[in-house]
Amino acid sequence: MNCEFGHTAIKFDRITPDVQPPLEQSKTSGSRTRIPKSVVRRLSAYLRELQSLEPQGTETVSSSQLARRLGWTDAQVRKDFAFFGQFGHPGVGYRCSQLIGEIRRILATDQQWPVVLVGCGNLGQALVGYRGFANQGFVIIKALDIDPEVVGQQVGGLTVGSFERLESELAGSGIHIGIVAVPSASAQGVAERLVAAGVTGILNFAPIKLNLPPSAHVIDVDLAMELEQLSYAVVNERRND
Amino acid sequence: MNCEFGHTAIKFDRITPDVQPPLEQSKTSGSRTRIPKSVVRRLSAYLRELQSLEPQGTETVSSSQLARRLGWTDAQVRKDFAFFGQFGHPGVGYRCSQLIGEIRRILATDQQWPVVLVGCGNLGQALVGYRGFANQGFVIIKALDIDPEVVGQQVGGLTVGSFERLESELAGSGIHIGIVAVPSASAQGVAERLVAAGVTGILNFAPIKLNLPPSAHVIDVDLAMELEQLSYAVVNERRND
DNA sequence: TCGTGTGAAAACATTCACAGCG
DNA sequence: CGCTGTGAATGTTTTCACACGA
Repeated sequence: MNCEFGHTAIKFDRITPDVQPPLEQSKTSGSRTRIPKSVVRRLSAYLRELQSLEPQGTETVSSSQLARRLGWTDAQVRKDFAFFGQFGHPGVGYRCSQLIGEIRRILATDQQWPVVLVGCGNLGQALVGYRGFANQGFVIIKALDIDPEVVGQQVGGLTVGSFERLESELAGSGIHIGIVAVPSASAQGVAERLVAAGVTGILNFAPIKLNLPPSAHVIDVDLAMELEQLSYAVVNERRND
Repeated sequence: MNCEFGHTAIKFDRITPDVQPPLEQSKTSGSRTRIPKSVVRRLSAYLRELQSLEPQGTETVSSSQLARRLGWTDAQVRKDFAFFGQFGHPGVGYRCSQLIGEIRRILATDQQWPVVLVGCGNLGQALVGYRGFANQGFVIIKALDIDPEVVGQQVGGLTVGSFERLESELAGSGIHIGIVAVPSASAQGVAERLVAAGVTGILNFAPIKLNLPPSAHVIDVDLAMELEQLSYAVVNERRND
């Protein structure tokens, strides 16, 4: 069946010669794979769990072990991985280091991603210093702000640049990911300008819905929304999962 | 067949079949009905959008307007609200202020939530100063840390307390929500102790899976995971939604 | 007319259960 | 054996399409 599986993980690779095109729904341009978003989301969780397992000397892990640790089912774990190929070993399980490699390749974190941060307030400064990013291959190499008071200051080893000079700051940097940590009122404008400057992925901390062309990918982190989910859960004593 | 929903009592005011709806909950207390998690998640987004609409003088909004602004479908918007009752007005739409009130009641943000923050590093300090929390009814009233160097310092108007005295710090505070902003290695222990001290909702910024009794509700904010989702999206030029 | 509320249909996601392999 | 990979079954969420109300 799912004939696109084997090679799909490297679908962005221009070479892939003999992959048979999807049967009925070839859209020619984007969206040739139909990997459920929920699967990709879980992939990150698997990776995190595997990375915490490996230093402990664990060499292989079964779908049921992984499932138990994450609170999911073993079948789910196997199905998730099966979307991308067959990297399990019957009777053994999955080899941690191999699986980590596969997932990182799929998520494209087997490479370094230079990142631009816009907004060096409290949150922005915390993000520059956040170790968790570099561990997964994301390196903030530019920190920008609009406030002349802030521009030029040192933040976590970076000199804050001027957002007004965004285009020249980004020139030749190969930056495609940006973090928006500015007040809501400025977020839409900042995001538009980032996209115009070649950024195609935006991590948005401003609590507004950004309106951008479909070519731009946005992930929102709205902390108040998360707390709302919590207060709902707490009041409606509902099992979480 | 969704005739077991708690609010059905309201809907059946007319043509009640000879079978009594098997119901217990009224709309004013927490509804015991199975509300999909995805619906609750969207509720927060509706609220945010409505709150940005109202100051502009918008009095009513239709499901299709709301849907367009959020990138969803009108049917979805109506279905989502229908889970909780009928607060739309045919031919008119939804009255913003009323809808805001309903959603806040459902999410339980029509009340103030005192919150304890554990971990006053870069991120923790940024969170104390974050205006977005208070706007939605969440007020960090205790900031704790384990580091004696930090305990006693002022952070955003709060004096950092000692995590070691967690229980006495929380005594009588009515705090049921906690934010964990400590290093991964300490997160599990901190979370357990919070739960033991009566916290039932935890916003966890540490990139590990917390293992807690089912009575505890955890929401993870893993920023590296979010960036991974972004790199995946950027590489597999996939429309976001 | 416009716009809600809602069954029914379609799409999507998860779990089951088992063949097959190291 | 133990464990993967995967059709088939089941469960859940979204979309469609239309009756009905203001």
